[in-house]
Amino acid sequence: MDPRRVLLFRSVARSGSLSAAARELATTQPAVSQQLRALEREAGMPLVLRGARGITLTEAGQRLLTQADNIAAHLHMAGEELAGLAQLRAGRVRLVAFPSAAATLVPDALAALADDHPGVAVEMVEAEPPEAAVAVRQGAADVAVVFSYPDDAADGSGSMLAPDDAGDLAWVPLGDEAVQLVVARESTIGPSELHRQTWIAGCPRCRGHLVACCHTAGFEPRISFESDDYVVVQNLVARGLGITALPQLALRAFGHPGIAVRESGLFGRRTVGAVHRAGAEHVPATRALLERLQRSARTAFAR
Amino acid sequence: MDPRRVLLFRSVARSGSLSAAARELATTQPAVSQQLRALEREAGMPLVLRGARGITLTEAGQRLLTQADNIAAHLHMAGEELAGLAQLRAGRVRLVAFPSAAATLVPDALAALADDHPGVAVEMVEAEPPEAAVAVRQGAADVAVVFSYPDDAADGSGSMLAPDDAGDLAWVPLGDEAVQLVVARESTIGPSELHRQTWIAGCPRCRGHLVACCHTAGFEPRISFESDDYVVVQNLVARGLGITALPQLALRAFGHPGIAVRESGLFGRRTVGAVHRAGAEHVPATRALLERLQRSARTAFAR
DNA sequence: GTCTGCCATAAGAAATACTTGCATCTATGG
DNA sequence: CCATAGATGCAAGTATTTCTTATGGCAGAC
Repeated sequence: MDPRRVLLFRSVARSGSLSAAARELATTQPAVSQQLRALEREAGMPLVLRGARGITLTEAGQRLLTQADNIAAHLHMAGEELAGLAQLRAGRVRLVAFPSAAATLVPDALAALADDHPGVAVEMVEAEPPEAAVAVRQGAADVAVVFSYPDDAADGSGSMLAPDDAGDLAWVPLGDEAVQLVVARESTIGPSELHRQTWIAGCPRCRGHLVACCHTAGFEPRISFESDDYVVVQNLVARGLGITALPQLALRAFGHPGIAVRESGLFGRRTVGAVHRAGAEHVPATRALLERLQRSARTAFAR
Repeated sequence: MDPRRVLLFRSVARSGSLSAAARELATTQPAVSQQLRALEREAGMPLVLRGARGITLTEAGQRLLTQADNIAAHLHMAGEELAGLAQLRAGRVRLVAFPSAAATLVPDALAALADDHPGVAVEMVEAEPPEAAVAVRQGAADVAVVFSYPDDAADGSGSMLAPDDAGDLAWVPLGDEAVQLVVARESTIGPSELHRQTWIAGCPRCRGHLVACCHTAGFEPRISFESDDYVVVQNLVARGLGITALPQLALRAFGHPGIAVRESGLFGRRTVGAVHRAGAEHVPATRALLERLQRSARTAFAR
């Protein structure tokens, strides 16, 4: 049974005549006549009795009308819900971000989104990029704010989240930041003495980048501490227990008074971006979040 | 929003991929792809995210799916109800009949209908033809069993319920019956003495027919009693208070032992039929009732 | 009586939907 | 590492459905 014909029948039943329904539907009377007849043929019995002054519903017509009203109501509701989502009067968007982003550019973006669209529910979970990407892939989150070191570019697996090879995920660039050498405030270490230092590593991928850069510089770092919490790391550094490399976002999120940042090209830059499932950029709430993230990133990564 | 596309979307959502939905719907994958895309264009946002191993619903898709399920459920319910009506497992039919028919052929017909189709509710109201026809016209009843005298044929008004001019109502012939002279059992009245008798008239139309027939015979009947109840009339006749003309159905419904029926061509025959609104003969319950009425009439009017 | 409003029918036109064929992409298995 | 299977997208032509136009019949109102 064609639901469009059911709705046409509803117009006929409510308007009281085929002609009136045709006017209501902005079509012609024969069109209504034909479709109604087709519906009656499907039903196997008349739905209306045609009189000279309009129509009367048969019992079948009366019963069909109640269902038709239900269908029309649900269709209308569906339209309203979709319109609400499209206009950002409703909806939900779930974000996963790595800690230092979650502490800096993400709050700005989420606040801006919440201000502009109070009806949209925003959720945020903190996680390191690999888990974050998994969450997005599995549909547990809509957007992940992740970073990528030049090292892990394009290995084909996609799990490393390089901008140009994010697998089935799409990459939205947010900016890039220098990874800088961080030492104790009163330290006098020179560039040539780095290989003799004790190092503090961050998250596994950060540790990998640190080691790779040291290799490039020609030494193997001695890593004695490991924490992905930049506050912990800075406290260790401030107490002279080791040195480390930290990206700018981490330093902007928290700057321990007892540390010093040394300009050093040794650790290069890392790229920060948002990833989402392909196609999700057209979901209004997701798109809105991505835009806010980009906007916040412009100031967060301003040099 | 095209409800057919909503149902197509439902198939996609439930089957998990466009291809699977296409198989389910016995169509091709591009057809599904195109329709889904059109729906998404209308919605203004993606409803599914297309992956290599099938699709995932977006939030919009999830919300639309619940409404689509509702719509499908109501559509299915509508189909079930209509099928029930078509197969006479459900439904209702309302009959109006004049008294002597209501006492003879109608009970047979209603009982047969109830036996064959227990799910169909039958209702019956007794009324004289003019009211009965009004009830059918107004939709208060589906079928009326009425009679028609040759007198009131084709006056164009349609209100007189002649077989060939029932106005907007359709006439189904059930039979015809002689209108016979009824006198007291021991009466010895001869054909030439009729004009000197006291007459008992029935319903208004019957009275009209009686008077017209007497005029044809060349006299004006002296009518002293009037009742549309054939039991009352027969009792009056039996007690010698007057004579009357009664149709066969009335005599078959009740035969007072104190009366005698005289063969007399004076009052001719009257036609009995069922009337219904045009088109209603295709309503299953109505059609079934009409058929049972015709069947019962065949025996009721057998000479 | 004529007029008006309503519905049915038929045939051609228009819009819509579908099919076919090919290209691409991603997991999966050898 | 390559081949395969299964998924989607795209494009063009074909079919089908649907709508429009034109006409006629019928019943009720004036």
